[in-house]
Amino acid sequence: MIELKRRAMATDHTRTAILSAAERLYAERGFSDVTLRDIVAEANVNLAAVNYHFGSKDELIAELFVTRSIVLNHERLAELKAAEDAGGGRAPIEAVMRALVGPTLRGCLGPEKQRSTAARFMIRASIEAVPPIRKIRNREISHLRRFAAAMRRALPGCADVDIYWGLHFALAMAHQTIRDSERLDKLSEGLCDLDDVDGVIDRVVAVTTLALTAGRPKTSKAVTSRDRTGT
Amino acid sequence: MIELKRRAMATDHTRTAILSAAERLYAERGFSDVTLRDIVAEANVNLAAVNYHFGSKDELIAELFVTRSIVLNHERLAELKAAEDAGGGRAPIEAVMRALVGPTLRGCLGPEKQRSTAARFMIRASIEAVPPIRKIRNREISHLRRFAAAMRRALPGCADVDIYWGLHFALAMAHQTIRDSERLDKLSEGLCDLDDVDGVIDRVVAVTTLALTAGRPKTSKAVTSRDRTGT
DNA sequence: GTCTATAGACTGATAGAC
DNA sequence: GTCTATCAGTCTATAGAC
Repeated sequence: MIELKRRAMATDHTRTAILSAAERLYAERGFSDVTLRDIVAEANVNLAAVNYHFGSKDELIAELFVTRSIVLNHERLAELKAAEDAGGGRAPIEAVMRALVGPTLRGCLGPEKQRSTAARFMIRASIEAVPPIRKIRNREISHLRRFAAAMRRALPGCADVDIYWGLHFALAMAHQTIRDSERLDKLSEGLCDLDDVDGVIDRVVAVTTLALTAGRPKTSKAVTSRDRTGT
Repeated sequence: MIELKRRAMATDHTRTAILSAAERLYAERGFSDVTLRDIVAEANVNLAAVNYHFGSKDELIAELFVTRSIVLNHERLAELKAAEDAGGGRAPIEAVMRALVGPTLRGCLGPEKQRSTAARFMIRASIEAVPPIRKIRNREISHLRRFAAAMRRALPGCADVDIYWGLHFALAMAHQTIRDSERLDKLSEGLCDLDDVDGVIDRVVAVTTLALTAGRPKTSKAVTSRDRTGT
């Protein structure tokens, strides 16, 4: 299979043409609005070529998403490693969270005109959450565990359950900001500046850090502010 | 149109049969896996009846979603009003946020077997985010403004921009918890108890409140902890 | 008004010639 | 590896029965 792939790489215009045409169209118009016929027209290849090279429409989408996810995960881990190396194996919690949400937000926020096709595609993937993409997302647990471990190193006294909730909430804020940036912009009438990417990252990092460290000196117990006042 | 609807209500088995069959199937198997033919088979009606009563598949989905959204919004506002009445027109910020995220989380979390069809449908709507549903979501701005106003009353000194970000983040945490409950469960190996609905609500409310009130007495300036340390 | 039967245009997938 | 032709399945639209 490998030698087959290597041989194909040199001459296989078709495969790459399909990939780039598909990513461009999906990024622009979404998964549900783009048919295989649209893609092959854009790529100037035959309809049957898609099924020959990828097996199905879903597998084409999956390949696109996997490729972009790998790049994203590498960026995250590189930023995490840099932060931990700078701190002698332990990074401050702010830096860990920044490595988690920074690459995603930097890629997908900011002035619309400046966004790459890849970024637009990932935004679509986040919004539409088509079945093949959901399946892949569910396999990223091991990647997230690396961040949970780094968070544990940054906050030695923090209970595991709070680590996981913090990680979950950080991703929630980052993703929802990408997904619903338009709504937030309308709701706040432009007051929330979504083009100020660093500002947004700072906010997400600040809220998460606050939630993880509130009410304790620096390495005490976990957040226990679940006073359960209401119903 | 109203009198038309009233007269139809008495005898219109078909319409309601379609609605309930559609909601059940969508809740179980998702939007992309359920065809109109599946729905009319389940409802024991003719295929064309869907187009007669709803115009299109998208409008059927829209009607289902609008109906459930109205119920949800009523619950939220009722809870908000109760809290503000109890406090003489101003509710504490915790109660406001609880009214915002509580109804959604109570409906969509908890032991799987106990979830209503309506709740499962709303979870699907949150996960798949099909076009007709996205359109409706974008129209809920005015509803959210009521909560922004209540938050402003609860935190008179808080800057508007922080109010909006807090509202946005609260919804982000609530929705992502519903959407990705499975992943969080796997990641934490069951440590994060997603069946403890009140516990989850408390967490979301606590984090949001913390973010909105951190580092100031009670009615001082806004959160200004955007120190922007990193890149 | 309500519903049925039917036809149309479109989709993703595939067999088989080249 | 590529292409044509065709498949079964989808949503939509409409003529006409009740």
